[in-house]
Amino acid sequence: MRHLLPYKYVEEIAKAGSIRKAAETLAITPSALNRRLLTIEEELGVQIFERLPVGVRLNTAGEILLEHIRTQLSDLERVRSQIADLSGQRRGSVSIAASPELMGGFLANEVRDYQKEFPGVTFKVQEKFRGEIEQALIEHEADIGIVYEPLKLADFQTIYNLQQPVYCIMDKTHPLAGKKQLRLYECAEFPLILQETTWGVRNLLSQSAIRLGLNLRAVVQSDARGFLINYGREPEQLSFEIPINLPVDLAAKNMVAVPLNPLDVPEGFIFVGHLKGRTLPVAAARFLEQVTTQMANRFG
Amino acid sequence: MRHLLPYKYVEEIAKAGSIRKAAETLAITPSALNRRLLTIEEELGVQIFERLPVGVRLNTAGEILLEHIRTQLSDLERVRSQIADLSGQRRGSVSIAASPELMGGFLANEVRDYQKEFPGVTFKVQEKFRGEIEQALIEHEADIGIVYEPLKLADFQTIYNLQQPVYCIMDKTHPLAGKKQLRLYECAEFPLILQETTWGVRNLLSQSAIRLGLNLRAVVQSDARGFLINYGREPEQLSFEIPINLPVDLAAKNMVAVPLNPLDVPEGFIFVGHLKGRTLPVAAARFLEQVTTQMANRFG
DNA sequence: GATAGGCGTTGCAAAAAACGCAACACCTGC
DNA sequence: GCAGGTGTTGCGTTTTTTGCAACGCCTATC
Repeated sequence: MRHLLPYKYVEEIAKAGSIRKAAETLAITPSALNRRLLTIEEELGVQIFERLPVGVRLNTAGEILLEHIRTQLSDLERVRSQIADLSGQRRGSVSIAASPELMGGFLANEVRDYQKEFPGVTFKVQEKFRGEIEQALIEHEADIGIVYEPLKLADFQTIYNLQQPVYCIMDKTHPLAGKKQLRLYECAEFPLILQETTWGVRNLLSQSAIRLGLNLRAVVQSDARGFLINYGREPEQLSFEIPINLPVDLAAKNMVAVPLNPLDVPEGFIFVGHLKGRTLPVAAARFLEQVTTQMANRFG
Repeated sequence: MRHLLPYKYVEEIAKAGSIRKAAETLAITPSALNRRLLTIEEELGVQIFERLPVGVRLNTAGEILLEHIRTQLSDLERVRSQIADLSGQRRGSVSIAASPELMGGFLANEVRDYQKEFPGVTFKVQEKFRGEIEQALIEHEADIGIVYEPLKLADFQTIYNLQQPVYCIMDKTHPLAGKKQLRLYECAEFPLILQETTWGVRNLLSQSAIRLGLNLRAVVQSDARGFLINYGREPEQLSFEIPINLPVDLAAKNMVAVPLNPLDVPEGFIFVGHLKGRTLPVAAARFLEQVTTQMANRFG
């Protein structure tokens, strides 16, 4: 929509922190961009950016306006989506920010299933950590957020939540493999493969270890999913995951998953939702429905 | 804001039902207006108006867009209001749609008090009947709605409600003037001054009369407040009002107000609120606060 | 302490967009 | 059938926006 190009300009200037840099990415002259900004400020009667020697920075008034701009831009997307849905053709783009725990196949599966039915819908999946997901929603960078063990949910509208206990993954020849449930101290005696503390699972484990006075020996610590998957692990090593992130071919790899005793490690929650106060575009809303029903059917 | 002039154009075309008529009120040529409309439809990829031989009419897509447009326009007003409030100067315009029962001085009083403190705020007060008020909110014609005995409240966000029994107004020499409470059949024996049935009070009275098998004799029936006030009534005649609409100088006019028995005529409710899902501009929100606290203090 | 390089801003001419005018094709009601 | 209403389009003109260049200001660096 051409007529709210000024809004995109403001957004870009705010992001770039400089009119000249923003002008470059917007492919127009700094002078033209500057004049548009001056026009907006004049129409508004207030300065939106404070001018610094090294660039510009958003004002308090500017921050209010920017929030308005972001909601307006994504609200227009919602309208376009609703209108497109009238003629039976579902179009649009669904942007998702999700914890790494969701990337183990579950989310990819859902996206594939959805696109099979509605090829006109494009997806953007961003892997973010617990603290960053809500921020992505606030900045309208993402429509849908899926968080395992969120830090806070002030601006988060929860649509569905799912309890996900921590499982211990091991070779099926492992001495602990026969148990129905594991205590954390049993695991602590073996070499462990752990994620960084930014992960929800690792966070739960660390907190429990501190509480129980245990020392977890990490022989490998990494965030890289590919690395952890392809790392040819020794048979005595243990790793930890939540059910939704378990590979489907666990048994084929001669591995087993044993739940940890919830008294040792509390069961974490996955929260699914969007920014409070938003009405999602049709495509995003329908995808959200699909995800929650799938979660309920498979884990609920 | 110049950049969302196209929105105002669409709104006006929808209201006028014709491009040429809209062009006239917008003070531009029909050709220019038509081209802007065509541009919007092209950018949207869908027709917004269906073309009729006698003009244009909103499409389903157009109705979705129009709702979006109205929200955007008033949301921008909210932003401007918030920004203005940053610098301590409260500006803006508060638009109120209220039942006639509120026009007896209460609302005027509140507006006057508010404007004494914030002269920069302008007011627009529309007298509307019960069924029309919610519609005015939906069309963003009004920010605040105050209804006595509403018909429905589907899109209405109630902020405060106030119970208001029906009082019978009479000369202090009237035979009923000494009573503490009146039955409806007592009143029915005298000539009555009644409002039209569009009024909440009249509606309550009529329903009760039907239920009780009474016949209310209206010697004067009118909506015009001025007429009812200035009508030199005969001493035996009765009229009906709710407390908030009683003149302050009732006693000076040698009149008294006696409540009706709530078993005969149920106590009506005044609902104060705004459109569901809206965030009001600062000026409107503060005025709403003032009104509700005043109601609570004086009648609560 | 001069100087190079970044920044926002402005004057001016060129390019682009919007506009008004007139005319066209279409339909309704008299 | 014809007058009066509608939306639409071609074209010349007007208004707006843009790009280019230059200016004044500040910071960082040598």
